[in-house]
Amino acid sequence: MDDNRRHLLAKVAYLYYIQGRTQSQIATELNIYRTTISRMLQQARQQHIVTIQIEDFNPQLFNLEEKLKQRFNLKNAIIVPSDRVANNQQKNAALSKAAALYLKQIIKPHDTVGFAWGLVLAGMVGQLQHPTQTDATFVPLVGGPSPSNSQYHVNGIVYDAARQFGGHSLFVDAAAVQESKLIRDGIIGAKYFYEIKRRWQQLDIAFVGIGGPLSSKSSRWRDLLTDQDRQLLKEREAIGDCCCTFFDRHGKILNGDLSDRTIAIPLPHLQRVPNTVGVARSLTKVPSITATLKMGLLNTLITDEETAKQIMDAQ
Amino acid sequence: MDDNRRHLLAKVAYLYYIQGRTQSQIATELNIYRTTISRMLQQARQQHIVTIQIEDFNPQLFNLEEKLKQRFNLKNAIIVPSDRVANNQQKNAALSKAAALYLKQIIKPHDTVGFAWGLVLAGMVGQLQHPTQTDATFVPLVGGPSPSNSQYHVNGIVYDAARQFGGHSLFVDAAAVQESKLIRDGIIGAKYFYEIKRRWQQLDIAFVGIGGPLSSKSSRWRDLLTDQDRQLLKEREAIGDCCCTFFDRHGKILNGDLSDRTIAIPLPHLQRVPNTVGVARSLTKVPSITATLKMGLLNTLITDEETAKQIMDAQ
DNA sequence: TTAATAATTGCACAAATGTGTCTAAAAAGG
DNA sequence: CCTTTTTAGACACATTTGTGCAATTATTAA
Repeated sequence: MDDNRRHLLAKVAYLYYIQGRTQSQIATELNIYRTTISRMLQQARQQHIVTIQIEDFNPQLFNLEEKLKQRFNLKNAIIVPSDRVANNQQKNAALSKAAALYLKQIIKPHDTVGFAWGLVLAGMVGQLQHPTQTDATFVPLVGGPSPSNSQYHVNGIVYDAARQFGGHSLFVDAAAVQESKLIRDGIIGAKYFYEIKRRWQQLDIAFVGIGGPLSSKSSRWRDLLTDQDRQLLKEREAIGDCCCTFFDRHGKILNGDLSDRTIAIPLPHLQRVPNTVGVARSLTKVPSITATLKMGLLNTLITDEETAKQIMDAQ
Repeated sequence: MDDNRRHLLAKVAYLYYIQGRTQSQIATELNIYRTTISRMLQQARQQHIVTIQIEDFNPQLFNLEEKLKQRFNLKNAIIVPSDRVANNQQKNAALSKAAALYLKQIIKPHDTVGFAWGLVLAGMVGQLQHPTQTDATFVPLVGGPSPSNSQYHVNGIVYDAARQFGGHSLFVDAAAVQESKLIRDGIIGAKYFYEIKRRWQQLDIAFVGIGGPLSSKSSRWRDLLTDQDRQLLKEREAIGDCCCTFFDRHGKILNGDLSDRTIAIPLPHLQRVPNTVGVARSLTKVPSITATLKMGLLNTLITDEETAKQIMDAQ
């Protein structure tokens, strides 16, 4: 590569990229054939005589998204950059905002949108300045919390979402975990529950959180579990839950007495939903998020950088 | 400009410029209309989210070339970067090389190429590794030096050029300045000079140097001038010469006894040559180069950065 | 909230760019 | 110096990109 050639390539690149002339113009001016100019530009890029930089964009984050998508066969992955100095609350808020933005992006006028429990899901409400006005239906995917936790009711989430997006919402008037299979079956067999179940069959979008290990204290609904439940889950090596349904690290759903007493959309159901969006972050949740992904329940994951890195590194 | 929008633009720019995907692909992937992608890229460039840098290229030099071209109605201008630590010899060598490269670039198989005096012109010879093989004719545009300076004869330049480019050359067997108009007329009226004059009429390319003030010592041919010549030129405020013809700072050609005794192509002749290339540098020559440009004799100038800057600043 | 203002979509068409192939010319190497 | 290997020219054609415009949809401000 001659020095004059480098200079010529640089000049052509300058005229094209900086001055914005067309290749034809440059060709005429320099008495070089147009197609040659085209090839010269290729070469100039190859040899890094032309350098294109993009601000406000982290290619590593993008690559991480791509890898996640590929590894777990996802339709989409959204990774929020991790701010090293932020506390957990701020990190969760950032995730909530990203989730809200994504919902706004994908929602269509007459969609049916399901929500499960989740601190981050609850945080989504109120994050949007000008939500798209729709006529969508918002439906809980699980039962509610214990009476002492009523302000965090999943019904509250769908109600607020409906208000924001101009649609309407359905309620579940029962706690997520009942005392016996008999009662549970009674509730979900009752007439008023038909509409919920019907909606579960025709979800367009489902937003679900992912719960971490049992030892974690942050759950809003697990006070419904009995000591015996906890004991059993521990024995069967539960590492987390999604829609109030527990599974182990291999992604095996832990059916049994507890699941028989639980009011929630059956997890395999989620696979048929066009947009199943999991929203979760934090290092303690890495195993449960990974297991969920392995189960193939989700086709979109919204998480943060540090969590995503751990998920990929754990492979 | 929203933060999310910036990020979106950055992502689109990344996919397009770095990953090399087409706008259609990006549109499909992000569910955005293709033309919107096109407009997003425009915006990303405008807002400097995308930055394109070009190495080995000095935009200032380029702008200087453009300004020179525009100011003096030139077809071309070539400016060699000035190396602050180079001495005059090195600077002249760099200019010679650029001139040689340019000749190689524009010469065509059967061209007639004229050369005048000039240290830089003389330096052109031997600068090319693989000169284009032509069948061109090389012809002197002026007479030779005094006998004491015979190794710098203009005939030597054309002879060497012809050897390099595979063509042939014509000679002038007379000094540039004769003792009287009578002798001069005799020489240029002689039969053997017909061919030269004929060639002067059909030049395709002319390379000419530009001489600086009389006080300057670097000239190779001015020892032919008499004391009286010098006195007269001083009175008439000569600031330089081109092809052994002097002019003042306004570009007025100083006709008279001296010019009547000079064997050289008449300067106005140069205007009809398709490529008239002036090659000169140094700060002392700025006034004479400027005057030459104002006369409109040249359509191409090859000089260096420091000289070019002075020429433009002097305006 | 509504009205005004701005931005995006969707489309048709024009312009610009890229690529394969062949020929001609130029560098490189012996 | 001649031969081999690279590079550029020239062209046809396919692909990609840009632009004006009308209709729609967001966003802002009152």
